[in-house]
Amino acid sequence: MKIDPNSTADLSAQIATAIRDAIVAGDLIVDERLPSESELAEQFQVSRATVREGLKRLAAQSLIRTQRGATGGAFVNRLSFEDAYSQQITTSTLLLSMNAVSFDTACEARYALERACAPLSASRRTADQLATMRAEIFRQGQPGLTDEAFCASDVAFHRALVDGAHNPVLSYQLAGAVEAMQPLMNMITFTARDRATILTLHTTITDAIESGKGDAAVAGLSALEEETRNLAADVFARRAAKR
Amino acid sequence: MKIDPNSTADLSAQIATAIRDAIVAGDLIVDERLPSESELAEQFQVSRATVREGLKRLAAQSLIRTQRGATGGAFVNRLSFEDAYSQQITTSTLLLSMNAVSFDTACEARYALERACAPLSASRRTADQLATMRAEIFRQGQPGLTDEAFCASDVAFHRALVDGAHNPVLSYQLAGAVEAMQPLMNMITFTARDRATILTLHTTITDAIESGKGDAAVAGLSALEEETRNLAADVFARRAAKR
DNA sequence: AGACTTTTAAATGTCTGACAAATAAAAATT
DNA sequence: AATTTTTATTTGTCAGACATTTAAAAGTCT
Repeated sequence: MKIDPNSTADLSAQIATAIRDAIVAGDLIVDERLPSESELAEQFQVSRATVREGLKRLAAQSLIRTQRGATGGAFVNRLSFEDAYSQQITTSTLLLSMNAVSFDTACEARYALERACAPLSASRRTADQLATMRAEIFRQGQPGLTDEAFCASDVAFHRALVDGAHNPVLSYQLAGAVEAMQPLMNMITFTARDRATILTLHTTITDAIESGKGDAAVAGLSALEEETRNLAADVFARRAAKR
Repeated sequence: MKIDPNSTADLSAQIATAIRDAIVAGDLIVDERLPSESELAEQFQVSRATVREGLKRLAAQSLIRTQRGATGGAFVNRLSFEDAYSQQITTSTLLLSMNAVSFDTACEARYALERACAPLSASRRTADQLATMRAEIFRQGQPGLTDEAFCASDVAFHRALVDGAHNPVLSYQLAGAVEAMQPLMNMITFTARDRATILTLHTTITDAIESGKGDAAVAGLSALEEETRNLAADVFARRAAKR
């Protein structure tokens, strides 16, 4: 592991890259302790402050964790699915909000991904996940529910659907797509009639999942996508007309 | 934006969180300049070194960029799809390698996601993307190709397929899944016969995409998934038998 | 006046040395 | 033997300094 003092890049960035590469290459294994900051400083021939900045970069990506005290130090972190989820959600959320991704594009991606899960969910979902879906449908039917709460319940419903596939990689990939859409969804106001339509479709989908009919679930999701896009188009058209 | 000096969390982590929240909430917009490090140090009542550690955390996530000089400083970065791609790829790669995700699980996720793209690709792919797919198929048929090169070409083929959907959000989500599988794929040795089978399926899929038949492309992908899983099962079984 | 050069000021990048706080092991005490 | 105290190690934080980069301001020459 070496760095180039004449490079244009910051020393702290180079240190972070060097250590990250070592982790990715498997030269540093999970729970292995890195040399102490002072030792690293000597190895890289930089000050401790610079080493620390490099280590903080890695900590931000959950690649290492640090512990104080006599036997403390920086340890290679086992990247958990939870850590990866939350990182993906912030990234996806910012990506959508900063790059003016259209509602249609995001919506299309989300439902395409969900359709990918549906057949797996239909054959593997547990009773628990099914119960969650039914519970969220019930909640969505409650009068007086705010639009935010309705959206949150919608996310929970879809999350259960996705988790039903019992494939952690799929769940992880989809968490970003579904959650990142929430800010966009929150821009929509749902009339009682809209909600009723969505509820019917949610029920159709859940019934399909329950009876193991993947195709029907896919069809239900397609119908829901069309409904959602029409709804959004209406909202945006009305908003544009107001100006 | 405030921090709690009595919290258990590091001050630098709190500062990073506070600024990140401000960005996500839209209080800080793209290309806006943050206060200088000295000013932030005064605002948060911490030393400049601590502020810097916090800023490096954000830089590691491409949320800010820094510039030296008179008009320099830290600026809110527009998170590009490229940045998001590469972050997702490292995260996904580490997630798979560190959590002993089985080949089957990763494979299932990958093909489920690709099938989600296929119908969109069939209706939207450009001539260019189709040409890339054909070119990669041709390369895969060349004799003397190493297994690594074969896998790399396979990734390029699937990448073109995914990009054909012309949905940047989908491409972004899938980049991680497909690329993260490469190390796993590289463990497999392909016989000439295996390659021929894969080539045939790639051709079937490409033909389907070219003629706009999404269903056929999906079927081809399913067949390819089965083939890949059988192949991997063989390899792993043989390896286990050797011991 | 305009083009060029020099100076200056502001900002990040890096270094040094110090102290605080946490933590586990070693030493001392009961 | 159990408990308490000390000690050593390591990260977290701070303060101040200097180096480097950069753009704007000031100065100089034609």
